[in-house]
Amino acid sequence: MELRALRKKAVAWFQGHGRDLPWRNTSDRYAIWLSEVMLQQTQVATVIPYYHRFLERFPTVSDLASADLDEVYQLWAGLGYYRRARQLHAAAKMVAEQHNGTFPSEPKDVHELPGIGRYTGNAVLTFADDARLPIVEANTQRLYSRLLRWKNDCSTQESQKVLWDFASQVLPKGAGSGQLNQALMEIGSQLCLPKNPHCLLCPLIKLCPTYAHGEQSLIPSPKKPKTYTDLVETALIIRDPSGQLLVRRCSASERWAGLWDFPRFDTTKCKTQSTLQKTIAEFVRARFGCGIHLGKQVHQLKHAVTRYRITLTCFEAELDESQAGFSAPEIETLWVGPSQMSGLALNSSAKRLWNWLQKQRET
DNA sequence: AATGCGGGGGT
DNA sequence: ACCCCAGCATT
Repeated sequence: MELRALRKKAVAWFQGHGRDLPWRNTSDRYAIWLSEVMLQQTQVATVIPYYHRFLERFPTVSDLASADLDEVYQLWAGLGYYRRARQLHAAAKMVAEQHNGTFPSEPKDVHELPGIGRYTGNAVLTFADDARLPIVEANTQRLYSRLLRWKNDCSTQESQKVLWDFASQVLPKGAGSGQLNQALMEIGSQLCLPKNPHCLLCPLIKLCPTYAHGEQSLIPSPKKPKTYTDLVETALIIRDPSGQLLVRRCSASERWAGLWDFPRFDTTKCKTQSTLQKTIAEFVRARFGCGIHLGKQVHQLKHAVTRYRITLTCFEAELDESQAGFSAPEIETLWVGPSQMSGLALNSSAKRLWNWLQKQRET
């Protein structure tokens, strides 16, 4: 492979066609770190507004380190993979304590921070400091596998070694690794698409054996299709006499750890209406230590969480104060009025449900 | 090597 | 109704 030509063509194309993204206008390692974490498994268009809001509230690592995790969650709510927010916050505290509030510049130090793996750590340092470090993520993995005409499953150890080795070899000896890495990612994301790649626009077309053999649909090798599980879940809008709603914080061992949700549980196995009602009553008693009068179903929405497709059925209910005296809830709960709800970090489906309720209230 | 972890954009 | 995405940590 003619790496010198590859570098030159990639960078020339990038200078003419690269997108102007917010995190490309800074060399602040903290800002770039934030963008990289937000961009993990999340598309650029989704990230941009979150990135601006977050940096406005927490302009420096120290601002983030001294914040409450709840506020970090609030700014993250809707982005998904909330572990990222937790680890970002924990890492910011480490940076504040161990590195004097400056995001480290040594790869060894960077990779000790939680939530920072091989890609993210190298990306921050190569983009911010032009460090001569390789990167492989979704876009470059696709591009490199095609440039190498690598037909095996990219997830195996052998494949990963091949791809990371290429990512190292492609770097220039002198300066310019950061820009080259950006350029190759951009080509991967804008031209070297999974399906119907824009080969005729690609500056690397003459270097690409996959194009020469017409094997774009074979490389990278298709991943095995995911299997989804359908679930039916029930959410409860429980009101007390003053009109406040019951919400609960998701525990560390479940989805949306640390975020708030309406009382919710799996009712996939409830085949009849009476089974459902009994299950709901038992659930509320066991988990929230109170009794309710179950009202009618008011809404239903569908959403997806990792490998689950969820139909969420929502019932209204009133707190039954005559059924007092049950044991205290085992999880953190809160009765909140409508004005307080916006200050809670709700997961996306809970937020959708709450928005729907608000809209109903208006009309 | 496989799995859990969210949510939304694009087609 | 799919497929995919600037991954990481755990098992």
